[in-house]
Amino acid sequence: MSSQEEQVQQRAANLDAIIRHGVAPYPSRFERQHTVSELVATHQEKSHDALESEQPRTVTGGRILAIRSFGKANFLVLSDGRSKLQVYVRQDALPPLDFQIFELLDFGDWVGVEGRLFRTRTNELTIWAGRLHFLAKCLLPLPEKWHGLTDVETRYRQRYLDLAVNPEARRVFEVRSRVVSAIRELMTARGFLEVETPMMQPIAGGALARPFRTHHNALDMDLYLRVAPELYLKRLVVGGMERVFEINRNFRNEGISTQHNPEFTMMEFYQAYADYRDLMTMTEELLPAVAHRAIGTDQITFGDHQLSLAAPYARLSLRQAASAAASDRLNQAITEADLRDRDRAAAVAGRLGIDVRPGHGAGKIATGIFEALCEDGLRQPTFVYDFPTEVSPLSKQKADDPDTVERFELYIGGFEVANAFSELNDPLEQRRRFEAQLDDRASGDLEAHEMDEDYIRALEYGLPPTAGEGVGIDRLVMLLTNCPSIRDVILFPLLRKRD
RNA sequence: GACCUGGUAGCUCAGUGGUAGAGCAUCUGACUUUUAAUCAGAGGGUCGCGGGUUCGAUCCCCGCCCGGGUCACCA
Repeated sequence: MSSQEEQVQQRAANLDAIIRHGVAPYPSRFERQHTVSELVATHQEKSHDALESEQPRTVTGGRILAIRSFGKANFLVLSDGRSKLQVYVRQDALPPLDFQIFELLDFGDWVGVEGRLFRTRTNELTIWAGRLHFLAKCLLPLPEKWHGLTDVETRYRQRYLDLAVNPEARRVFEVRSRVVSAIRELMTARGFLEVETPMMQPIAGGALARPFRTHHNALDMDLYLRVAPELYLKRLVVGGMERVFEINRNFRNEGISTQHNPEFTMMEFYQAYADYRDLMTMTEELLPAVAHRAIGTDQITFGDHQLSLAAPYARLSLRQAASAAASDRLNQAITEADLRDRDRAAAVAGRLGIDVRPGHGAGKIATGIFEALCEDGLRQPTFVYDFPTEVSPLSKQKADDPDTVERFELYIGGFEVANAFSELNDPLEQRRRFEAQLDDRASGDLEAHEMDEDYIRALEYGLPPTAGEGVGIDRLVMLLTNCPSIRDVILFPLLRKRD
């Protein structure tokens, strides 16, 4: 018999013995007076003498994370998932049945405890147990108490084990929860209405990305999982909802990396009467406020870098940044004008070893140069603005420069955290942009945007001047929790099926 | 998709072309304020899967499966 089988059998035998004592193996409910975390918070600062005079009593419960046995005196470590508290179990303080049940407990079991709080000789806050209540069995051996669970594959596949034994895992997801609620509160306070738009869409629009496909049987209709909520949210602005936001999942059928999970969470919002400059200001206000609420500061450590999320953020024009970086790299003056000329831009890219495809215009090439040369270096928050029109089919052109749109992306820690622009609201121009995308699609670009006639019709009814932005929640949480991989901030990241 | 790297006991990890190791966990015994409790003893392995080389493979070679990283693509 393997060690695993032996331990499972032993635990099952203990459960049988508990049942033979007439104790319900899986009771329905247990009423706690306090959680372990509440007890720790309330009594952590109290001295031995203070506890002795106060004699605080409690009923609490949790999972047993350690058992230290001395025969007739024993210590349990009880966890409610956030905090740990020691329980002192001595034979002469418990009813005989409770002590018999205690002797059948295993590391990982769930128990309820009644007793009074005191401090041991080693000054540890402890519950002196007067009653023990069996709540649920742990039939499988848990990972070790000292090293915890470090195998990343097991941590992702069996997140419950990670959460049960690694306090740091719990902390990450608490920060994540606070980030989402902070954004809800801050957006709502600014007059934004939270809405939900379709995640199953007949046309996967709003971003340049490859979608997942699915099928509705009763309607016999092919559908896509959305790559972005953008086009639906702007339809709402057409309908007069001047400030809307949505926090939800997007799905993109593309590669997986430390910064990409096939499903990821975006907060996307639209504000009528605003342009992209207004959104830079708003972003500079929003992110530090979220950081303060989630982790108590806007100064963060990310890998080897100390980053400040406090305003103001650096601002960098995309073509200026790309031409400056190319000049540096090639040791020759490359101008912004060079990057606006298709042939000259292609020559520069070629010398930099950057892939240029036949369908790529000057705008795509300039963006490619920027991404290859500049992105990684943008550690402190930086707005990269004025994107080529060619790569921005839903953004409004600058009044004096039709090759450039009013758009920015916010980079922090070397990756993109937000993307925003003044929305293109001219239906004729939007139709031309879609048609250009169709040309790209015809020449093999699977990420090019499809024509969306209903969206154009909505614009024909009139979209007021509007700016919109998407903020990557997973990436923001990575920054705030110093996690190098997006999988560390997603409870159940997508992994291959395991036989 | 390409390249690099890993998979050994429930967990964390050593290790070797010749019967597979440690700590924790488990089991037995001692112990009524310990805390990685301690002490004495015991059990526990298809060394990811499948081929090949070899007298003999966990180790060398090939293929596959599942992770991690870098790149490509993207947010």
